[in-house]
Amino acid sequence: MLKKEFPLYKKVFDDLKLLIDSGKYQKGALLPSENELCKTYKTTRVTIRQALSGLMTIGYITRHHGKGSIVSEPKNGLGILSISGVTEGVGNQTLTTLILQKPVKQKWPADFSYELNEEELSHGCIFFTRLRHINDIPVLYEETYIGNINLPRFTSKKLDNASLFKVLKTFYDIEVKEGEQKIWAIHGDKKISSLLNIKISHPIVHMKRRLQTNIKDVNIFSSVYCNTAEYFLQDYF
Amino acid sequence: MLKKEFPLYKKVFDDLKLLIDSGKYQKGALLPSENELCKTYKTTRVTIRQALSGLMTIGYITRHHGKGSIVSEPKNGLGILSISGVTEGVGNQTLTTLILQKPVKQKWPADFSYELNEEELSHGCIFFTRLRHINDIPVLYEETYIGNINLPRFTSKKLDNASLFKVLKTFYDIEVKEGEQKIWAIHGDKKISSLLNIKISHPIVHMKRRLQTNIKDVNIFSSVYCNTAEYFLQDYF
DNA sequence: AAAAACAGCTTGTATATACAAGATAAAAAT
DNA sequence: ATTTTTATCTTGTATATACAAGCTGTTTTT
Repeated sequence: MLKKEFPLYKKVFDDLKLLIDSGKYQKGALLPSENELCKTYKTTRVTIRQALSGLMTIGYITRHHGKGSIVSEPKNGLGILSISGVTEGVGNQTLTTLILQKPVKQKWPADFSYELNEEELSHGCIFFTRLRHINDIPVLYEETYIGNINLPRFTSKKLDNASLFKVLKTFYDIEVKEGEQKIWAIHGDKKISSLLNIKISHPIVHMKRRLQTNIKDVNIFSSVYCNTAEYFLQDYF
Repeated sequence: MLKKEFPLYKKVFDDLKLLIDSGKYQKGALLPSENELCKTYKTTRVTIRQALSGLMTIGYITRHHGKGSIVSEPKNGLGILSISGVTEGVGNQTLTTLILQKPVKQKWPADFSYELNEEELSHGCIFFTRLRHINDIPVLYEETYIGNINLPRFTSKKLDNASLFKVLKTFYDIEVKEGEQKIWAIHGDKKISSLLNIKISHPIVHMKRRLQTNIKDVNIFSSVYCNTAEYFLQDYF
């Protein structure tokens, strides 16, 4: 069995996820049983179950003792509360991204919300802001800070239509492993309200997120402002 | 090995969770290694890892290849976005609950947000509302609907200071297995603003949640309004 | 003294196997 | 015809084992 290449359970996970995303398995459908999947992938139930657990965690399936794994209904809100990132979370909607502030190297803000370790502090950060539209309506304004560690030439990467997560995975083999977010309802200030094209009295969701990656000391911090008038945020657990 | 009584991996999970909750293992501490836990519980790594996975999912620990499991920092926000319920999520804060509408049997609202199956529709629902205070500040107003299936005498149960989840577990052996929530920022209406003791222009977080349980056809639906001026919502994934 | 190799810990992935227990439909008993 | 039993699917829990691979400190080499 190949180990270093790619874990088998991740392949099973990816395969099944694709089959669900593509509509091959639709809402309510029963996935092949664990034993069938074992045969297909020439592996054992422990490995298959590891894949199915993952699908359950991201809300793609539910599992029923004695019955099987059933495909959940597809998401229709913005799944940005989960780990997968906005690009994954919007589903069938059209997501366009406008870079307002191109990635620049700079010092961390003096009043930064999160505690930073020495490694992060000494290397400074990469900062950029993006305005994301769903079906041409500005919905999300995002300020992102990443510790400038092991990210050569990041400032020259294009972020407009690719997900940040995809860029990190493709060029640096960095994957988000876990995260934390805080949520408030606020009134946008002048700047944010104008970006999101709403009145200043309009309530918006403000989120601060810290995402940890598989690389030591590489964290992604973002401050997100979301207009929930047209689209709501959605979360599965 | 006892099977029906209580799964061993759950016991390990509960034990470790308690040790972390009680402060025996503090933030940054290294849990015993998988092999040490194997010896302690006279079991194998698969079982131990199942427990540790659970702790990771609820944000209690992080795991590091080659190093071990490290206790995460304790939550200080309101962990109500997670599956643990408000009573579990508030941590060291003082949570008090005021029942505004005692549980009553009634028909489902005509304009109910979620689709109901025939079983749910035919049995009607149990409805109640609660106002939850943290350190004596009203923070959460909650309207809850539960399908009136397999819940004898529920309307006579006291919900004021026990978590709804605890009542369901204790008296009916019902456990929440998964859920979905939608989030908006809104302005409270007259009623909600006055309940939360805020101005009507004050932005609040509105959440609609559907929680599925281990019992077929028993779902919990709730609409939650949260004043995030003093306390924010928090989520780990 | 600095660098490289090693040993011994850790978690990650995987195989093989077993029995418990829920779901379901066919077969047998009433 | 209805109920009960049984067989056979399914997932849930668990044991035992193995090697890969990350981390850390010690030993050896340079």
